[in-house]
Amino acid sequence: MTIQRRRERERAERERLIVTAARRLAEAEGWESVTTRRLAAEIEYSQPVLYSHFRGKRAIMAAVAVQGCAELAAELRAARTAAGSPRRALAAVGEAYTAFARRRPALYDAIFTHPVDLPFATPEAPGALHEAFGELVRTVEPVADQGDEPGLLTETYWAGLHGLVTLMRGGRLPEPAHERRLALLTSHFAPPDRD
Amino acid sequence: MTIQRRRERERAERERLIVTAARRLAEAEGWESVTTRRLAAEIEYSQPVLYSHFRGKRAIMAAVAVQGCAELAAELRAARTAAGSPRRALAAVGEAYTAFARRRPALYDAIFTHPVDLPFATPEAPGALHEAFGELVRTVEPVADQGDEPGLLTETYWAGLHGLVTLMRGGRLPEPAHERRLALLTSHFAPPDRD
DNA sequence: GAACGGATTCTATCAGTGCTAGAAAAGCTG
DNA sequence: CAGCTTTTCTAGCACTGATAGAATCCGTTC
Repeated sequence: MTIQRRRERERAERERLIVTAARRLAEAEGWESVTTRRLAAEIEYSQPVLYSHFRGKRAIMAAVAVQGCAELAAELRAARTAAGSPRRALAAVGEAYTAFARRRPALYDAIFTHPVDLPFATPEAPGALHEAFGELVRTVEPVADQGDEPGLLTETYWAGLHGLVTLMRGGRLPEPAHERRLALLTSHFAPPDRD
Repeated sequence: MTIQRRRERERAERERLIVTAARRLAEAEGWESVTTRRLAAEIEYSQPVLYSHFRGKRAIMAAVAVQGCAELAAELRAARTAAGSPRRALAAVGEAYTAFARRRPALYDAIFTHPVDLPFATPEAPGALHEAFGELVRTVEPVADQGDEPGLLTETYWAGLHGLVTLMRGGRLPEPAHERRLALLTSHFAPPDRD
């Protein structure tokens, strides 16, 4: 029995190793450099070992995505709770969101752009996803107009953030004006405080 | 001399053939099915011929993107000019944009999401790109507040549309509520007409 | 009409990808 | 120590984008 336990522990340990290595490689050189061979070399096992842990490369990316999403949620929460007013919270969360995307592009892509087999807008979605979206909802809800559904409004604001980030990263929007575009987006979802 | 001409004409003809085939294949089966071999078979030439026309696969995608962008521009223009008021024009263009993205996902991806070597926010960008963005500017400008820079505001609204479309296509947003999210986005950039 | 020469297009191949079958090794049990 | 199960590895598949060098075509000249 205790031997079984040890093996399970070692397996779990190695699985974490895989996810960590994948993430590090992706953040350092981009997902196109995360090949199964590279990854196997990195963890000092042979290639097929990966497939005894994950169904395929996408599943590994999904695991990294969930990990990253938890961090994103934490950063959003920190930004939201530190802000002094609903309107400022919206601005702060927008900043935090886009800053995360720019600081950790590979992580962001795994979560939000790469085709990855994760359930999203369903109850079966991983907790980290619910948490991150929940943070957005808690931020948007206070600035919602009467009659607006908070969930839908959140999705719409989120889409704005996501669009800004991805268009910028794809070279479709120039980086320098990012802050001003973000401010425009925020001010159209919550008029500025007057003080 | 006239022989030279004919050969150039044939070359140009074949280049169009390549772009057309790439586009058809992408629209029918997605870009992951557009391999150089498939494409070569489709045009009934050998693989290396592609490289005598384009530097690589990305360049082919870029050519398709430019073609698609011209169509998008035309559809946006039609939507804008048919609308009765600035506010309605914004809604109509938003509809047209997202409808295009959903109807021609492969085309949309080539233009706006795939990493493709096209200059974007610079004067050297292809005319079709300027045209499409120009349509957006002409739509957003009339609903801009005093003091807002139309270009930046357009980019921000555009980001909203792009975010809605890409999150939906990636399975991150449920499709059914699309119209309502789009309406929310539009109404936050231009308050509804009262009539 | 036939041989030449230059451009064009092909075959064959490279290095790399995700993934897997079956051989080899390792480790627990009697 | 022998036998068996589980784990891990080697080797390979079918594919990718891209390219070098041989073969072919085609207009020109003798």
